[in-house]
Amino acid sequence: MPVRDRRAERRAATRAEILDAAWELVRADGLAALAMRSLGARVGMRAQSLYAYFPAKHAIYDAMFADSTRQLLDRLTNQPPLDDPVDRLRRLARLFLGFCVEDPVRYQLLFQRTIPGFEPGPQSYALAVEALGHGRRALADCGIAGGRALDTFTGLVAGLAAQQNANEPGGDRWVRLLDEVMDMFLTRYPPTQGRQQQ
Amino acid sequence: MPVRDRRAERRAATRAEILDAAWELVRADGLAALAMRSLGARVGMRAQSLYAYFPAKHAIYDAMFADSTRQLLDRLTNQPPLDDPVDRLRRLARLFLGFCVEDPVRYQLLFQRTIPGFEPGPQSYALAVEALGHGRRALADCGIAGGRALDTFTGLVAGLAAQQNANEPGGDRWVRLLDEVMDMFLTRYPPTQGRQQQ
DNA sequence: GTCTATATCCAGATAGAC
DNA sequence: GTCTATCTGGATATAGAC
Repeated sequence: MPVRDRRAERRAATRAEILDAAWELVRADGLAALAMRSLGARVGMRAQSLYAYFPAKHAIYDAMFADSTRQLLDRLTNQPPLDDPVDRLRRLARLFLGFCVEDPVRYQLLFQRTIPGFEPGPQSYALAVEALGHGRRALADCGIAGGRALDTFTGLVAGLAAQQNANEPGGDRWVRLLDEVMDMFLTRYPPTQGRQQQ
Repeated sequence: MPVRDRRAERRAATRAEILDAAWELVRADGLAALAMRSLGARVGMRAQSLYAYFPAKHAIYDAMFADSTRQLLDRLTNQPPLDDPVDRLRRLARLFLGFCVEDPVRYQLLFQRTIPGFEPGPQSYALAVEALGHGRRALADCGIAGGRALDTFTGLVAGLAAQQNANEPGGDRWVRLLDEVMDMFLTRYPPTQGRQQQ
């Protein structure tokens, strides 16, 4: 039997094409405005034919959620090594904030629960937990321990993202405050490892 | 002619009743899940009859938005006087954060733009601008000037609200970090008026 | 296997009778 | 003011062509 499954390949390609089209629609009209009819139209299908690829509309959201989390994890993982843990922490914060603000709709899907009835599936959720682990480890590498420090760190960084996306999507009015906010954080939670240790 | 317009009074009462019912529904099922049919049913009407009181569903959202902003303004205004401006700033932050987390759905309506096609009307928006003015004045009273300080302040406080509502609605995991975050802020932007001046 | 055609059900919204 | 009737359109399921 043949090694390649051409049928499965074509199917996967079509699925990917549908997801791409979904992202385009959602960026243009808003996350909640995704409609099976227009999605089908964009890939040259009737709405009903989409159900051959996704069992329901929520399954499309779920696939988009998983895609996004994988993008974030890839970005967190594929970084050149950096010796100083405080530099790594600052880079992580910049990376995460950049990821959040470069696509407000993706941010809404990942971090705000605004689609009625949509909850990411367990495997999607596991990816999100893994992303949070990167933050925990980056703090631990700096010698900053404790859940309180982690909550404060996530609160500050995600807070800038929330303000930026809510009040000036696409801009940098809050993004450019990041260095200063990180200074505040590191003054309050002084690292015991790395360059800025006291 | 009579001084009281009983017709207008009854109409206003019905409008208020509809809005109350809308809040109940929205708190139970989510902001985006508000449906004219169920809203009508809850006040003993058919969905179509609601259009005698609100020209469209968005008009209901808009009235809810205006209601919420008025609640916030009332709360900001009706505070006992406090001599120290830094105390006033801290109280303002506590007040605002409490307002945001005590009703996550109201928070979503006011501060996240997640309903496709909904924008608050100009008079609703003006109320929101007025609320921001309270923050600006509270900072100015402390001798903390500049838009950068205001953006940082709002970013920090609203950031805690965003994290709290997104990750643990109804809880206090991020709310209880407020004092600490305010300490960070006041260390970075030292007040020149009031108790904590340096 | 994947498409088209069709049907059901639930939205928001409008027209017009009373 | 509230109703009935009706329109448009979206999600979803199924039957059947090929």
